Amino acid sequence: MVDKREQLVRAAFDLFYRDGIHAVGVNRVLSESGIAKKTLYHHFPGKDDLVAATVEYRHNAFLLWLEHRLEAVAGKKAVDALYDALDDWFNGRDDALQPFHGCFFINVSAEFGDPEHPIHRLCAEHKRQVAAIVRCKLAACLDDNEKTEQLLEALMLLKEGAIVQAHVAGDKQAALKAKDVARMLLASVGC
Amino acid sequence: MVDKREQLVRAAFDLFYRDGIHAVGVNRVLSESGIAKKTLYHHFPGKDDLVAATVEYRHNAFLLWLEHRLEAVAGKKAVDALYDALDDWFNGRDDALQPFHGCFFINVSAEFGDPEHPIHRLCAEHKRQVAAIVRCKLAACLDDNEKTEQLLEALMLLKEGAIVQAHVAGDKQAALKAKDVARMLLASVGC
DNA sequence: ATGTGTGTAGACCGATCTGTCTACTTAGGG
DNA sequence: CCCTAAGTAGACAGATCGGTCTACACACAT
Repeated sequence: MVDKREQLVRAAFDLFYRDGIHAVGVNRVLSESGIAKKTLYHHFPGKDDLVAATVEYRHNAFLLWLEHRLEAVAGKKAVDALYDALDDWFNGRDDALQPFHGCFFINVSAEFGDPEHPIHRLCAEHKRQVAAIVRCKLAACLDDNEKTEQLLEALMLLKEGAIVQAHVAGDKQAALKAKDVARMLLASVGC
Repeated sequence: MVDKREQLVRAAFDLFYRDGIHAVGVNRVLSESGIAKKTLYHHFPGKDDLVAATVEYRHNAFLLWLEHRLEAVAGKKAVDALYDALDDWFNGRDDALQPFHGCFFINVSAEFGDPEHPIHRLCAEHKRQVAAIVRCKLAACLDDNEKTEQLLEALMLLKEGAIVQAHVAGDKQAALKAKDVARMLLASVGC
C-alpha cells in the first residue's frame, strides 16, 4: 500500500517530463499509476498542486544526484565531474535520472511562462540551488569571491546551453563541448 | 481583406509564445484574430499545421532580425553585436521582437519533446540556421576552420545559456555575462 | 463497537477541446 | 450573368478536460 502520494507524484513526473504538463490530463496520471481519482484530490487541491509536487520531487532527485556526482571532488576536478555528469545524463548512461528529455525545469518554465507564477518560481529556485552547489565546489579552489562568482555564472551559462543544445538540436556531445570551454576558463583564472 | 492566413499565424504566435501551445485552444486564436473557424480550417488541415506555421513565421522574423543586427559587422564586433542584440531582446529594448518570454523554439521543443516530431525538427533546424549566420561572421575573422567551429559552438552554448537564465531564473543581465565570456574566448584565439 | 482516515471504482458535471457542417455573403473573372 | 473561391457566424459532434460526488471497503485507535 505504501505511500500513494509519492506514487502519484512519480507517475505524474514521468508523464509530465515526457509529454509536457498541459498535454497530460489527470485521468492519464490516474490510469498510469492505478490510483483512484478521489485519492488524488485527497492529497492535492488541484492539478497545479500536483504539478508543483512533481517539480519539487524532481528538484530533490536532481540535487541528490548532482551532489552524489560531485562528492569528494572540488575545484578543477569538480568542474570536470559536472560536465561528465551532464554527458552521462544526455546519453542515458546514468540510471538515477530518467531518459533525457531536456531539463524538466526549463520545460516547465516554458509552459508556465509568467515569472510570478508559483510553479515558475519553483523552477527559478531550483536553478539557484544548483548554482549554490557548484559555488561551494569552486570556493575551495578560488579565494577571490568576485572571480568565483563570475566563473560560476559562466559555468551555469555553459551548463544551460549544453542542456538546450542536447535537447533542441539533439547534440548529445554538447556537455563535452561545454567541458572544453569550462576548462579553458578555469585555466585563464589559474585554477 | 489582406491575408487572412498571415493574420491567423500572427495571432496564434502571440498567444502560443505567451501562454504555450497546449494551453491555447484554436477558439482563442479565432476570437483574438476575429477570423472564422471555417477560414482557419480552409488554410490549415489542423492545429498542428498552424503551430508549424507559427514556428516558421517566428523563424523568419528572428533570422531577419538577427541578420539586421549583425549586418556590416564581422569578427570580434559581430560577437559583441550578437550579445548586445540578445541583451536588448531580454530587456524589451527592441521592437522587432515581441516582449521576451524565452526562446519560442526552446519552448516549443519543451511541448513537442519527441525529436522525430516534425515541429521539433523545425526548431532544431532553426538553431542550425542561427548558427550558420554566426559562422559566416566568424569566418571573416578566423582562417582555421576547426578553431572557428569550436568557437562557434562555444558561442552558441553561451547564447542558449543566456536565454535560459534570462527566462527561467529571470536574470536579465545574462546576455552581458555571456558577452564577457565570449570576449575572453575570442581573445584566447587571438581575434 | 464505532467512528475516522485512507483507500477504490466509477458515474457524473459543466467546460473546453479539435474539428465538421450548414447557410449565407461577397468579390472577381470568363 | 453566373460560377467559383474565400469569407462570416455559429451550431454541432464527440472526446477529453479538471473536478465533485456517491457508495463501498478496510484498518485502526478510542
